Amino acid sequence: MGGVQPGRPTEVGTGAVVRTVRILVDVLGVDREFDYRLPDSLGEVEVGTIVRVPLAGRRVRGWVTCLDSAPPDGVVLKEVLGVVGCGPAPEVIELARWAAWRWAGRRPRFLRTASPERVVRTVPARPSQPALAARFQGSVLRVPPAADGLGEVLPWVGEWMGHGGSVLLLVPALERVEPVARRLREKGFPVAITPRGWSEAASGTRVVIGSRAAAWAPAPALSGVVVLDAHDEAYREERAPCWNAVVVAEERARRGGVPFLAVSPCPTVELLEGRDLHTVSRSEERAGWAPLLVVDMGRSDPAQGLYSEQLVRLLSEADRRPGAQVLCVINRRGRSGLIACGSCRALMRCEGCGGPVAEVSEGLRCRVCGTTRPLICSGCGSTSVRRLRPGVSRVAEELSALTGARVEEVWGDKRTEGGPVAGSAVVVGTEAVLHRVPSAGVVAFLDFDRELLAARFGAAEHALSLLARASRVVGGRSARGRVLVQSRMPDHEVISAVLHSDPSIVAADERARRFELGLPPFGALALVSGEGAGEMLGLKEPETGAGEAVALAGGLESSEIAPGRWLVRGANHRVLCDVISSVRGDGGGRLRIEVDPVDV
DNA sequence: CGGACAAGCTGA
DNA sequence: CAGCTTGTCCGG
Repeated sequence: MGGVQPGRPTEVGTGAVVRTVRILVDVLGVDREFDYRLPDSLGEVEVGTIVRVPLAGRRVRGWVTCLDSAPPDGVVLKEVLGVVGCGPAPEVIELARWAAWRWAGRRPRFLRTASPERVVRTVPARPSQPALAARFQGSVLRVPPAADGLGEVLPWVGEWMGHGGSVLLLVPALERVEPVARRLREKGFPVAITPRGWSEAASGTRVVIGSRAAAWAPAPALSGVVVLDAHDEAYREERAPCWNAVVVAEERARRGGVPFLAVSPCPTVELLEGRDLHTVSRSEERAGWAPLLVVDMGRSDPAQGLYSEQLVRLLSEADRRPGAQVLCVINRRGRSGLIACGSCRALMRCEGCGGPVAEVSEGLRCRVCGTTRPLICSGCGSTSVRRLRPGVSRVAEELSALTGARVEEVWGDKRTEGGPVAGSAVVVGTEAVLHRVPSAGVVAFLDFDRELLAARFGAAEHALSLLARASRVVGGRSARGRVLVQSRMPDHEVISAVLHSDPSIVAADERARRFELGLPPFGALALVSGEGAGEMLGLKEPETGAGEAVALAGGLESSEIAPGRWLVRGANHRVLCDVISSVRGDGGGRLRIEVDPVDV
């Protein structure tokens, strides 16, 4: 029929106004908007309101992105079926559009994160725009590692809250939301905790606290953004699209024209570049770093393996002195994920070829020939399993034998509710142990070279962050805590940075290295893989030698780092993401794009 | 994403 | 050519 004029509501014969709204449907992998008629009976909607609409015979949710939209001619509009509830504010809808460009993702993924978990019917009166004289300014505050820096940012938060708007405050882990909220309440700040307190956050004039997803939380009349421990990798979403909450939070501040503050004891080059650096006094900073005991493993008896004299002495002391718990950090090494029978302890193997098996949803899958079988021990018929962690388990056994101490194991997915870990003199685990155990007398890194030499982007910065974390766990110099590091590289910049309580040593080296190679923040990277990746990038197989950089359109260059895996580099995200978003459409389906990849 | 439909493969 | 799999397109 096409009776609707572009751009504004249209009078129909009876004089009734036909309202047309544009809806971004909540179907992952679609990222398309459709126009619908909005029946008068449904009342008012806003940009961001969550509605239910028919789409291809289904009833799906969607977000209103445009009021009084102009549908193309010749399409018969369906009606919005109902209003579900409140959704993200218009500026967050726009932010999702930007994020979809920035990380080559789709808007529904981001808008789900930005929407309330449970239906929110109404939100108490939103405040008007605060009278503020703020403007965007990206800053970094380097704090001593022994505390989380909240104390240092309170003056900032206090000033911003004085403008009467909202302040966004991000912490890296969900467990830290409550304690931070409590401390802010004690200081008299009104707070809202996300994701639970979505509607409180939406009602404004609060400090809105949350972890990664809170970068998308409602914050009406935003007047400032803070990210605590901004170096923490937990801010990066691991599943595609791999967005980063620090980057989203800053973009939000930029769009809102308000200040952004990243707080960290060990700011990364990417945080530091182009931002003001604020520091505390040298003596305060020094007090926060734990004294480092460096054991040069290159000069110790090779027969001792991972266990130096100094370490064994520390552990034996700990076992005799209650309260001086030692955390031993060892990264998982060797092949991970071997499975043994929980009853007879025999290694579970493939019945066909005898190869090791991995646990999958259907049971056990052979790592060699790929055949799958039910999860039953072929020796004793038991269905219980024991997952072997070669690193942690063996080290725990050996340490226990060496020192006679009771040794507890901790790893990422093992639940440790207070009890056993708190009671053990020695706890062994992967780096997750540093997040599980709130405080200890000593932290020992058994094989720190594994961190220093890790084949990953920013290995040195990550290694430094582990020492910062360890310093916090032992309470820094002032709490007489100690951190022991076993390494064959005792002169490494990361170790000297901690010995001098000066994290800028690592940042300066890292910055020079990145600058030299044109790596972020002096360039932007994306990893493109999957079928048709080379095709998408306009690369013909013969002309590209493996590992050789090839010039692409838009000033990009790419190299095939593995069969079917292309690393694409651009001068900055603007050029990189522009090219990616323009070629993505015609490149066909099955390809994976990871902007800002961590593993080379 | 998930349904509709079209284009290919197989078997009798 | 039915019956099935695989691929491509499209939704208001």
